[in-house]
Amino acid sequence: MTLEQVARHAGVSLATASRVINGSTRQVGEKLRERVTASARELGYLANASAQTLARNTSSLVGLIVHDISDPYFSSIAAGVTGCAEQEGLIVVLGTTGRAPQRESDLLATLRSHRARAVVLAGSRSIDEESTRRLSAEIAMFTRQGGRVACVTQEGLPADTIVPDNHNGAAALARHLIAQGHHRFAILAGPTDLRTARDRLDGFHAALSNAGIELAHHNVVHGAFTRDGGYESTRRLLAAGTDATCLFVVNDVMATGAMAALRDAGLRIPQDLSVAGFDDIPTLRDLTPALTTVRLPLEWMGEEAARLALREEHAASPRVIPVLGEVVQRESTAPPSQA
Amino acid sequence: MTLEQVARHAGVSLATASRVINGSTRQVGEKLRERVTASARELGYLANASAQTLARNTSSLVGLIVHDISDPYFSSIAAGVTGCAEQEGLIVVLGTTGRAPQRESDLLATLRSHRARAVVLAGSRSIDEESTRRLSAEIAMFTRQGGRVACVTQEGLPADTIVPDNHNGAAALARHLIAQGHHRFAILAGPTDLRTARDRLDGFHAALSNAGIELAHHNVVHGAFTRDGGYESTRRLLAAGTDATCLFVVNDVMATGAMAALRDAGLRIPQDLSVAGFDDIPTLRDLTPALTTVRLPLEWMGEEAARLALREEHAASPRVIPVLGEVVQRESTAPPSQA
DNA sequence: TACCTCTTGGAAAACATTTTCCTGGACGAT
DNA sequence: ATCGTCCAGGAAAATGTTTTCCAAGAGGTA
Repeated sequence: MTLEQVARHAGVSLATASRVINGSTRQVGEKLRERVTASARELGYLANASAQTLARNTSSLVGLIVHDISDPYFSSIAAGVTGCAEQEGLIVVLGTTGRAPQRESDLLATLRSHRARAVVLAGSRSIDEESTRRLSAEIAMFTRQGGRVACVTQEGLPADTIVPDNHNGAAALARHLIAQGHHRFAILAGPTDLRTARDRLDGFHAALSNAGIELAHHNVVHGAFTRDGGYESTRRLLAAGTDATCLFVVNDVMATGAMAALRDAGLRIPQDLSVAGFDDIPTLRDLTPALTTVRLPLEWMGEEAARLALREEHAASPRVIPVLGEVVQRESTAPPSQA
Repeated sequence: MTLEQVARHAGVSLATASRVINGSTRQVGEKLRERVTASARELGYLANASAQTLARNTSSLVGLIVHDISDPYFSSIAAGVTGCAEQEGLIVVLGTTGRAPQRESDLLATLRSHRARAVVLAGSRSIDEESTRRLSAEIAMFTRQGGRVACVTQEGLPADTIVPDNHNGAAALARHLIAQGHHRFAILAGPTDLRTARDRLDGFHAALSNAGIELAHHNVVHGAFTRDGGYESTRRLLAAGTDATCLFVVNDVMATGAMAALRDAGLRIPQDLSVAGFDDIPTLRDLTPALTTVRLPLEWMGEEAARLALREEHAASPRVIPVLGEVVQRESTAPPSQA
């Protein structure tokens, strides 16, 4: 089972066997090469990955860090990352943070201790200074050790990043909805300390201001970035009473919860209230009514992040790949009824 | 950065440093222990995981093999597995097969070469003899090498298994639907060579027979085990014409596609046709109408499989943990209209 | 033929740990 | 006091590769 046994069985040295099995820069003569491969097959040799990692000081592991793998947003990205990694013959290790900022740097340290070749950090980052600093430091150590890091959505870290244009996407959506005839809006704005949520809120808000539309304070509700957060935020919005004809929810997962809450409250979508989301997660197209949203190419973003970390040459300074969102009009938004 | 440097810095031997950092069976005196921990912290020491794996001949990796991580069925199970693994301080490596039976044994070999401590095989197994034999052999080598294997759904392999009672679950669903007044059924039966799909079909069929209900051959349609497979199967069913008042789809992901196809064809659910699925994936509750199904505790199944592979003592012979499915009545099924 | 270069093979160092085995001292019992 | 037992600490072997360095032979050129 060890390479030494293979070498002995083939009657060659350990060095030669090693060169044959993984093909180094050095050549090995035809005869010996065949003897070695034959012996390896015959003995059912399987290389010891940890020994290789130790000797080479780099492994075939690629890290993927997400908040919650059962969230369709992250599982779409994960599908992209695994697809790309497996093409390269690498294996992906999946870390989940449960949205604890601390976990992110801890996982990165673990991956460093495993000599992971690269890591993809997905998931929107908290605005918290302290955890960002820790994370940046950890990324620096990871790259110094030879690893590569790519982020999805986490602008501002010392690594290549895929950045959806949240601000302009939300603004475009706002303009679309205004063109549809809406001028009284409510917003489920997600957590206050999440960069992504804030950018989408700001973009939407800016477009409204541009069109001369004021947004009443009580029409902006903050809450968790999850389905249940969306449900609960909606209940609060309705309890406070709202005059809006259109509800913008800063991500689709929350919007799904919002729709459930509206349905439970007996409101019809879009007749009583239009609803729009952001992301275009795959499960969306099966909701009724189908949700108007801003499409992000999630799986592609995962792939691209992995490609960035694996294939591309290491750039001197962090690159930023912007991704545009495209407004997708579906049945959940319609011109406001002439009440 | 190496343990030797830490040892030198603390003025102790390598052995002592090792014993302090990871706590072996041996004791280390108070004074030395403190010197070592202080040095480690001061130097920012991080253990080299591959060296540890090599020396210990076991790693902190847990494998998880699924067909497609963006499928909610698998991502729910994955959430359970990662949850349990991370509790134990282990990290999970995610392998996706894309439903190629060959990939499954290849991934298992890779995990063996990494000295993974355990692996969870999720995903229904093909009926194919050859690939099952290969997989069994690979599992045997994995366990012989000290690793543990647990399966979800893959009965018949030499490993502990979580087995949903597909047969009786489907039968219970059939009885429920019959009690609701249906007696003309159609079935989207999934792939012919998938054990899970076949068991559910058989169970449903058996309950119908028991009730004296015949199932016309043209009312059973086979197709891919995916959303699009469900969509396409439904189109074929409708194209052929059906007199059924109730459609049973062997899994929820397919059922989601089926509902879309029915909607596109202008059929109302449940007025024109009742629809029922199987699994109870989380996205289901947001469909309209919400889908009647057989609930499986997916996340729990993942957790339990991981627990089986990590915590339990190794049993002499493979254990089988049966999981009962519970019929969940929602709005997608109703008594047939008196046409 | 002598010298130089190039190629192929092997011996051994290097990688960073864990663990076995040995040594010396402390302590308790006879 | 002597022996035996236990315990903390260290030296070194062991884990399975890769890779550097050396040697020997082949082939080409002066």
